[in-house]
Amino acid sequence: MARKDFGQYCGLARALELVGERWALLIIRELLTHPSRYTDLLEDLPGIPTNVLSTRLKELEQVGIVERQVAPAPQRGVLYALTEDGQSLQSAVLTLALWGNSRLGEQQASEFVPPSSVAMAFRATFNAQAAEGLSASWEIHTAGVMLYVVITKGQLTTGIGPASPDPDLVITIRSAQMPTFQAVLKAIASGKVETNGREELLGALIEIFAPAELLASLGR
Amino acid sequence: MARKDFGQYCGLARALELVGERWALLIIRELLTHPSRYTDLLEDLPGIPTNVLSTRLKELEQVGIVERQVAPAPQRGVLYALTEDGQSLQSAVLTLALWGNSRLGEQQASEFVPPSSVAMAFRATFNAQAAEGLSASWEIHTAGVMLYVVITKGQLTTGIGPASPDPDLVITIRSAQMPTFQAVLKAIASGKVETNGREELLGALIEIFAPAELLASLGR
DNA sequence: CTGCATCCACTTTGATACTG
DNA sequence: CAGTATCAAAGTGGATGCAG
Repeated sequence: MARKDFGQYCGLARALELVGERWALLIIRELLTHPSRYTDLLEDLPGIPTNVLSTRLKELEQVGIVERQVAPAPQRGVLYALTEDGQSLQSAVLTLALWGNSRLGEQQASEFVPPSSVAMAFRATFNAQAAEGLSASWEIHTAGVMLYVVITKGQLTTGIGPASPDPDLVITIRSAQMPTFQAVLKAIASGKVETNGREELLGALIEIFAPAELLASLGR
Repeated sequence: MARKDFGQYCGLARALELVGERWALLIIRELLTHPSRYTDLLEDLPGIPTNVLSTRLKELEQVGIVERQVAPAPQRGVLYALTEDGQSLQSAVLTLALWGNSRLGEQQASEFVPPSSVAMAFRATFNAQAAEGLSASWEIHTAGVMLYVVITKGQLTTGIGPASPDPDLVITIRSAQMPTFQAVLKAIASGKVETNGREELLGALIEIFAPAELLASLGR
């Protein structure tokens, strides 16, 4: 373990010692959007070796970032989730992702869009002012995954999975591949979606989440 | 290089591919506070192997984060500096450092405080409101290093090195080891410093940079 | 002196196979 | 489902050498 240490009394160095290893922050991104079991993480992070996942989870658990939970009745098995300390990494993850977004370039054929990155984008672009006082919930179905966006009195929660309780509006986007966040908003803005529920809530998503550039590119 | 790729079209993954390798963000932290030559970096990042530094600098240069410059007349040699893209990593570095600060714990005897982390702390805690319209400059001398803090019409620039032009106030803190940012502010607040210049600017530093908790711990 | 390149021991990672 | 075991390949750390 001494090899990992930088020997610096510095927040950045300490952060890198704790979550700077390969795959660590991607695991944390997954857990920020949904508690996962071991095999979920293997699926969501294709390419991660099983032993590395196993090692990272142990390390992250040891330093109090990740928690093992025994899953409740219906599922059973082990669930990994973030502790409060782990959750507090969210702003750092969002800031790094924001920088990385500007250097994404064109999507390669070999690259897939992680659903959790779309959920994170909802958090990053949330316009709290536009949502002030609002309570509403959406469920977005696309490429075989489900994403929930719930706003309760202006507070956002979003992640992978079904909305609970029942969402006010279900939005279905037909797509074989997972679309990017931008593509999702574009589909919504251009009406290329199927809806089920309170359709008047469709436009609200755009108002609340579309960044200025995107609005411009949509001609609004 | 294919090994480094995560195969994800995601800002976080891309960021980690570009600056996620060992030592990379620490190099960037150094360059955020002062352009450096190769040997400066070796000194400022004790423990980094020469070949790793060399490799990182090449990689970071190749992806447009770092620039090689031929140093001007007096010094000669090669200077490494951040490009604009590199500078834009600052918010990510600050956010990560902020999280890491909360997990620093007690300083170990084997740990040193990197001067650049103190400069970064000045940026992180800068209270723009308190500095609105102000123009003033400080130079802090301690443990053999010099730190400048310059505010021009409310805009902060800070880093390692002398202030130019001449600072309004020079503050000397006697200390063998580099003190932490908190220790610097504490020394200033408690008057355990020597000054040279416009002494009335001493208190302003506290008003502008002390975070609320620190003010509380100082009994203000 | 600066700015690396080279060499070697060691560690981490990736890929695959296998087990309770 | 939730990991271990194994092994090759790549990366890292430490020391040294060397040209400009």
